[in-house]
Amino acid sequence: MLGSTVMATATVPTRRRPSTQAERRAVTQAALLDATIECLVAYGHAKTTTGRIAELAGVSRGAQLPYFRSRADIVGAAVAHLADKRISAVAARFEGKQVTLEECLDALWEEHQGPIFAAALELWVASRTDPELRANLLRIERDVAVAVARTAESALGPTARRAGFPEDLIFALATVRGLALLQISNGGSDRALAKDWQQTRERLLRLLS
Amino acid sequence: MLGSTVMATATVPTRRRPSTQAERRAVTQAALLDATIECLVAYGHAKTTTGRIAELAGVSRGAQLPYFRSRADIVGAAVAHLADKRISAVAARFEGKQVTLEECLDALWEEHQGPIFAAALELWVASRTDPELRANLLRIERDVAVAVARTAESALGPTARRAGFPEDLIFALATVRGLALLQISNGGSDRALAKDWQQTRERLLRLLS
DNA sequence: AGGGTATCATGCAGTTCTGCATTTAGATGC
DNA sequence: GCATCTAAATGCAGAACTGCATGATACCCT
Repeated sequence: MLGSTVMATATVPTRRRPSTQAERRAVTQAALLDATIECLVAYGHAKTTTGRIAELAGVSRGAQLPYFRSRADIVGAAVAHLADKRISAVAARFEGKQVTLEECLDALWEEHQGPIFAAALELWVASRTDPELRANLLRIERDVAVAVARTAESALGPTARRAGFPEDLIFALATVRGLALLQISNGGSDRALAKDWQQTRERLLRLLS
Repeated sequence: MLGSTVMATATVPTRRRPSTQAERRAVTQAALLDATIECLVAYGHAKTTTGRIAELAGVSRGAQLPYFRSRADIVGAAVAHLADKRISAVAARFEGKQVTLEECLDALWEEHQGPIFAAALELWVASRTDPELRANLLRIERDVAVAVARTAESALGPTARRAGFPEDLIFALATVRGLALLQISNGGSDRALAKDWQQTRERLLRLLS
């Protein structure tokens, strides 16, 4: 995903200073991708327009042309960018350390409260009626699923090696996402939502442990 | 719910003459609302445009003006129309009869496989970034939730009177919706999906009974 | 330092959608 | 049967988005 060196020939890249042209590229590109995700969260996929992305990224409309030649292009790149964020977010939570099942569930829930889930939800739903986006997504979701499973396994240790754990993970993931979705459709106060999660977590624990 | 008496015959010009003017109104209006939901399912909320709705309904662009003066108007009306469909679909499944918990879960799952869930999902996600639609939805989702709870209570009988059943219902609903969402984001074959549901149902039964 | 090139900014057709005004067809009541 | 009102179809201006052309600026290499 890093900018491939677009230099004319295979000259040895004599890295002189870190603030080079390549870095300019990387900064602009990253700003555009971040702005795309921000836009998905704030306005939804439908109103994630190229102009709005450029505005949020702080660059001009035409600056994205060299990087992404169409709207589908930048959204497609944002899918991968978001997947990176999701995997990193999960990995950063339990960095090599062992956690209890309870902590793991709470972490899963918290991850589904923030903007990352909102952006992913926008992409999932949009992909339902957008074959090109859907093909992109399916490939990347698989990677995310693998990374999540691997992280859970490493964080939970022996608990994750129990028979039927992969299916339990799918189950818990579905429940958490469904509850996050219910939160959107049913609204409700933060207090009511916390209570819902409290009781859902209790049931998940009862089932999984 | 008297819709779909005379479906749009856009290709064949042998349109039956409705006898009275009131019937003309009702037919046109119902066709527009059904077309809106159809459009949500087929193209998504973003591409649910007034022109496409009219085309699917088999009426002209200007015909919807007397009924719905804006796009937000017709989508808002479709929210209520869809809620009617959802409540009717649930009620029609167990019409006064008693069912087992297993049958109830299967019915819940099947309801989340069809177009009604897809349309509702489009509206939920769109409402996340559309305050006006959101206000509409929150009011109506409450009615749907009440109707679903009431139907479950009447169909399950004493099982539904157990302490903690309302929370269990929320839990099961969240899991089913989450799995339906996973189906969209993860793709997968019908066989894999059926297996996922098989195992999810097993866990839900273990928990709820 | 200077030519050459990559990066960025501005502006312009083409398309689509929306909302409405205007015109045509159909139904109601005498 | 005919005038009158309602419903439906057509056409039009405004706005927004997309993709790209062209011009300006910053950077790299010799």
